[in-house]
Amino acid sequence: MQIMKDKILQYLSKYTVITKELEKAIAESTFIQCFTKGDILLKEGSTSNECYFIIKGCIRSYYLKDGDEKTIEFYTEDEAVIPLNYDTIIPSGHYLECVEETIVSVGNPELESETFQKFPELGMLSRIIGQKIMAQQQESFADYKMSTPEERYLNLVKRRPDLIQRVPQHQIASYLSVKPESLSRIKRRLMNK
Amino acid sequence: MQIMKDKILQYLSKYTVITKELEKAIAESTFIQCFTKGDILLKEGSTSNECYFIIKGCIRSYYLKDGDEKTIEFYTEDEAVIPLNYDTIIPSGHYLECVEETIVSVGNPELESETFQKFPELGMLSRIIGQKIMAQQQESFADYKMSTPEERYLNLVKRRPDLIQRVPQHQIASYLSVKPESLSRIKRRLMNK
DNA sequence: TCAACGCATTGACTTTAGTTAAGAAATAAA
DNA sequence: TTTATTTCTTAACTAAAGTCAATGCGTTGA
Repeated sequence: MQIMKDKILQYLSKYTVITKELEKAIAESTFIQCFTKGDILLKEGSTSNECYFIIKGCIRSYYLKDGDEKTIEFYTEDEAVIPLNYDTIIPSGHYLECVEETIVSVGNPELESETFQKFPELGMLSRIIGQKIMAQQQESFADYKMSTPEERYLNLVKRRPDLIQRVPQHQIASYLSVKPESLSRIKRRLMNK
Repeated sequence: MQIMKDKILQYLSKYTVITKELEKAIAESTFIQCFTKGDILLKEGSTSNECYFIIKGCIRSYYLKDGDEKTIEFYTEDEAVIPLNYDTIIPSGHYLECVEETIVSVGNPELESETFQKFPELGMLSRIIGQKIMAQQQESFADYKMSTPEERYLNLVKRRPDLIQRVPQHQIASYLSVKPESLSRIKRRLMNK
């Protein structure tokens, strides 16, 4: 179990120096939880008071529109999943679902705010990480807008080849905003080249 | 000129209580600047050390791809424009251009950091505003992914009718990620309904 | 073992956006 | 005002995604 905590510390150490006290505080303000394939971590319409750091596995966020699922993002190992409405009273617009067996470290605002009180440097840290996530998001939005479905697929294969293996095709399709039939055709088209 | 500063304070007062001292500090750490239509505030490849609050006018951010412009966002009155690479040494990936005559309040990190020193509550404030911007961004991404170009156009007409009036059609088209010809057809299609 | 279900693929057809080119309308410049 | 230039619209054609329907292929479960 200690290995799991280490991954979080490793993640944070990319941004700041982790003291022994801070390490202890983080260990105390999070806990490990396991989910199985298909488990829903967050429902549309409900509030969320948890955020997750993925130790192992894959989490998918999606909306429902006209009865079918529109995948927003896939999160995998060593990524933080922070619901948009985290630490607010706003009901969630999206779902969080485990694509496979998933082990996460769970954080919540009550425990966090204590830690934040004791370690003001974490405030700066969360701002920096937030900025970085925001920049990545904006970039991937720009990438998305500038690409055709075919280019988006090629891009995904290149940047996250693991997803192609571990995620059902129709979820990949909804992530690329095409119908499963179209994704099949895109793949066939690329084979004949 | 005092009226302009007031708009910033009004914006900030949505998030925190503005004391007299804070008001004074903000007034001292920003200045007003005017631009005319077509002026470039930030070039691709250059670093940015300014952020803007729009008093009046409209600013467009865009990338260049294959020679033509891809509009990322339009910013108008009472909105903050914070370049992605603000306060970093990272060269900008996008341009900022004035769509029309625009009056902004300019902030920069040197002046700001002094203010931040004196008023630690501004740190929290910037985190909250950052989170809000992030949430909006993620939501508009989701909206975008879930919609057809036609739906995106209708959505824009509904949510930001002013843009349709003040921004050239081909820039609107690039914002919706369609060619100008397609936007023309979409409009015609909608007329005949 | 075999039936049922979900998932991926394929085909025929429809719809819509991209492309190219031409012309109309609006704006800016001489 | 008149000329240029940019912007918008229209048309004909091509390419690609959506839709509907059928088939095949694994996995699950009775």
